[in-house]
Amino acid sequence: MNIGAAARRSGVPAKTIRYYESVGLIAPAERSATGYRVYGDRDVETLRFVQRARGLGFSVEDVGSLLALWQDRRRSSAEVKALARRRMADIDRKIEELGEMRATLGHLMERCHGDRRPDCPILSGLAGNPEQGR
Amino acid sequence: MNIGAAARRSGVPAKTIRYYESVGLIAPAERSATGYRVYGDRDVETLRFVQRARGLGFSVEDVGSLLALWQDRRRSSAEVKALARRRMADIDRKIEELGEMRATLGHLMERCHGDRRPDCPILSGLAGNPEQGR
DNA sequence: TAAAAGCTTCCAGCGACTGGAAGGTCAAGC
DNA sequence: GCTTGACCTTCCAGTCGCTGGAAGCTTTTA
Repeated sequence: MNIGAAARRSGVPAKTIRYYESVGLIAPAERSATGYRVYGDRDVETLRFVQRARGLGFSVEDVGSLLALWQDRRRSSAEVKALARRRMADIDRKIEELGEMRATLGHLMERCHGDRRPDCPILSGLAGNPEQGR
Repeated sequence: MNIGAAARRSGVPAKTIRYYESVGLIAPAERSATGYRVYGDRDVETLRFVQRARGLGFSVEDVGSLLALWQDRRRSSAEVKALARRRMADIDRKIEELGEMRATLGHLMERCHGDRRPDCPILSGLAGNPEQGR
């Protein structure tokens, strides 16, 4: 199958497949006599694996590690779990950051009329006047 | 004051101040006879405003709009609030995405022993075998 | 046979910086 | 007066993960 078919079956765009190959995340595909990349079912599975791992927010580099572990029969699950734990910590940190932004923005928005008047606690707050608009 | 002092007082790195100038977020600073950028207290306030808005996750482009609104006496608070609402929606969407990742990753991790055995539901899950490891 | 679809490589751009090189300027100490 | 070191300047390149587009093959379809 050509790259387009592999893209359709895996959900990874053809451009992205080429990109993954170029950065060494996946092995270079075999080529037809005329230079077209040729893929098999296993390649599609690999691409799906990559897609799911990326969907969980693992970096391309970490997906590389996960792929290597996946293909290694002698791996220990501890290594995989360690990677997952780090990713989980990242997620939690980001959720917390966003939560703080949400809270701050929410406080500012609450006091803003949102009408034609120029008075605006959001801008005052950004300008560093925390009590303005009460 | 030179760029270094402005950076210290505003919390925005000198490199970043130059970058903000280069992309038109802030007005070009005046220059000394020898070409050094010169800043006043008002510039520092502007930089702090930018810093706070960026801290809430507004894009540089949106910070530009907020700055313009801040400096416009005739602005309506409605415009500001609309920008804030969009940002809030972004935040909520991201929190939700991260929450879903968290849940999925959590399910996979729960079943993973994390020891020397190669058996690993995290990898099976990424490979698309949802019931593996139960 | 010709057009359309699909493939190839290569280069550029996104956002928001950040690092580094090469070189000019300024203040302090000797 | 000179040196040293901190500070400033510009410009280019790199980060991350793609994505768009140009120019030019190949394959399929009508």
